Amino acid sequence: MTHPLDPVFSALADPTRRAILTMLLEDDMAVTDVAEPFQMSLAAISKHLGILADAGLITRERRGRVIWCKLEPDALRAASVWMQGFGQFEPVDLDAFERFLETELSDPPDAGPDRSDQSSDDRA
Amino acid sequence: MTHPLDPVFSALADPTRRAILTMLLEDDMAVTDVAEPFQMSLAAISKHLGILADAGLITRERRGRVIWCKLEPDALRAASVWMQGFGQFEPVDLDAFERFLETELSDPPDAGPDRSDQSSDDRA
DNA sequence: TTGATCGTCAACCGTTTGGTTGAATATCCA
DNA sequence: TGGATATTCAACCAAACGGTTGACGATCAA
Repeated sequence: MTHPLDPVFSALADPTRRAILTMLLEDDMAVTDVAEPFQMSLAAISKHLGILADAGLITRERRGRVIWCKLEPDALRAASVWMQGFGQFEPVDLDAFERFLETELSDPPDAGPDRSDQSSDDRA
Repeated sequence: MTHPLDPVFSALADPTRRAILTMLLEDDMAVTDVAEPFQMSLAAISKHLGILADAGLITRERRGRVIWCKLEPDALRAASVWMQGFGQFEPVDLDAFERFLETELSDPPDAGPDRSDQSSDDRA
């Protein structure tokens, strides 16, 4: 892992971690709340968050008992810039954008948050 | 590896593979020529090329004894667009984003990249 | 202080990854 | 035909990955 881009792409390669980033896009979240929609242990989510943090994609800040996770888009932008180097494609392409949405919804049953209803959830 | 973006980011996570993509950005290359600058076996490079091909990032075409590797930027674009979603922080409204998602899903999109314009070869 | 909650750590486990080597296949050339 | 070149295949290996469980340190609330 010599190149600084390695841990970023490596972190993005996991659908759980991408789902977490998507959730954090909406708002900062506590670790427990991040873990809630997933069918895996809190420890597993904690590891995923560690990987995301090591890649610089998120930061974590303790406030009392709770650790808040915050998206850090700068690392993402660095990777994005690398890919733009290959781009004969423009940054904001609506067609590609809808393809993105389409693929996001085709998430497998237990690999991502079920965004249809998230009751019993109160943050902040 | 259920999500179509998984193999793409996974392929990009390796510096050798990113280097190969960069080389192919310049021109199509034979497998042996791809392998030449690396300090690993030809078989290892062949595996890397297989991974890149499975991710849709390159295609390979046999011409005589030689297999030519060609960059396919469309898969890269899909990943790039996913990341662009995070770059758009300010103007992006998550609710509108999800509404957009719903409407786009009810409208079957024409199924993605199919650019098979193979010009006749020249180099031998 | 006691007890519940939040999150990580440590050890473990099966699978995947990234490399090796040697044999196999396919094609060109003489 | 036979030999050289181009590439993959198969078996193997150590290391990393993604998950589990149980114990642990912190913090809040009573």
